[in-house]
Amino acid sequence: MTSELPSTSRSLPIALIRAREGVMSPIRDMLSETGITEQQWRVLRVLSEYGILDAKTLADRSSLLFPSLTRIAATLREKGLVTQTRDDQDRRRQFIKITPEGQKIIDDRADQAALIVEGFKSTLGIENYETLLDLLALLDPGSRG
Amino acid sequence: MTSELPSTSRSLPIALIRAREGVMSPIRDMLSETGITEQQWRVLRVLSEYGILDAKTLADRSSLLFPSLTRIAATLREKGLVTQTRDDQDRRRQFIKITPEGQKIIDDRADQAALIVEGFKSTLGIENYETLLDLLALLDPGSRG
DNA sequence: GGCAACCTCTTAACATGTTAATTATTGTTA
DNA sequence: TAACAATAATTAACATGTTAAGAGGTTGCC
Repeated sequence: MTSELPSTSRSLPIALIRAREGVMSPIRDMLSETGITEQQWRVLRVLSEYGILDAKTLADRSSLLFPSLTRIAATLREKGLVTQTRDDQDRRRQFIKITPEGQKIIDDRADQAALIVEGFKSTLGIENYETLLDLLALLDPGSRG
Repeated sequence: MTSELPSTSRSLPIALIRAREGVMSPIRDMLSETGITEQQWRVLRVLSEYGILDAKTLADRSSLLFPSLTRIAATLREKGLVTQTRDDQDRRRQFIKITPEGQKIIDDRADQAALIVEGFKSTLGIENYETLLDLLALLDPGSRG
């Protein structure tokens, strides 16, 4: 028996890529003037929410691989948006903390970012929006069982 | 009025990234032995479905930006998996076609790839699966309006 | 104490994502 | 037809994704 692959127009990976592109496009537009990338924005968002975090937890909550976080943290530190400190109890580990300058980048755009989110909620309808988040969570191995 | 950003745990962009990671992980595992990447696989999938395509249409249907497609097409050509020919009517344009070797890579793994897809369908339930594809399409500017 | 196993983080190497500039070709129009 | 705009594709430059290897630091166990 030979299985048929689904048409690429109904391919889940491609649908996820296109949806992500649709969602990120206005966010990238918003960030273009700041000189920070969407990944850097994500790291700042997470730090803004949790305060100080160790690198491992930060990578996990930002959905970034460790090598990416290493580079991004270095970039953000050079821009003065985060600080990095060693853990004295376990000198392998590192803590990363957002600076007031970093927090300001988030605060200055919170309204605008919230508007973008509202736009997608109204595009889908609030009920569909929540359904979508629930279904996406089912595909995430980190939150599935 | 200061708007609150949603918790990153209910952030649509992050949810899309994590879902994509969950979906692509088994596909990447499948491809690891072939030496081709998931993007190269995607290009071959599209070519396998549509036959020969001009580069612009191929980029669009593969959800790749043109610079990425340029590099990927060169890689696939060097591997003997596609051929590239100029359009004689409009010498700016280019056609890209899958070779028998490229088609074989798709054919040899169609069953396995279909199994992976079935796995996600059963994880979500067939109804949820279709709902998810519909909702994702709503976020895609290319298929919206 | 010392060594093996493990953990955290960095670095390396290559592929892709993203934006902007550039080249080659075609279309338009004065 | 010369000048200019538009299009297709490439190239450049930088950031991230991904996998593997490497450099410190820690733990456990003999």
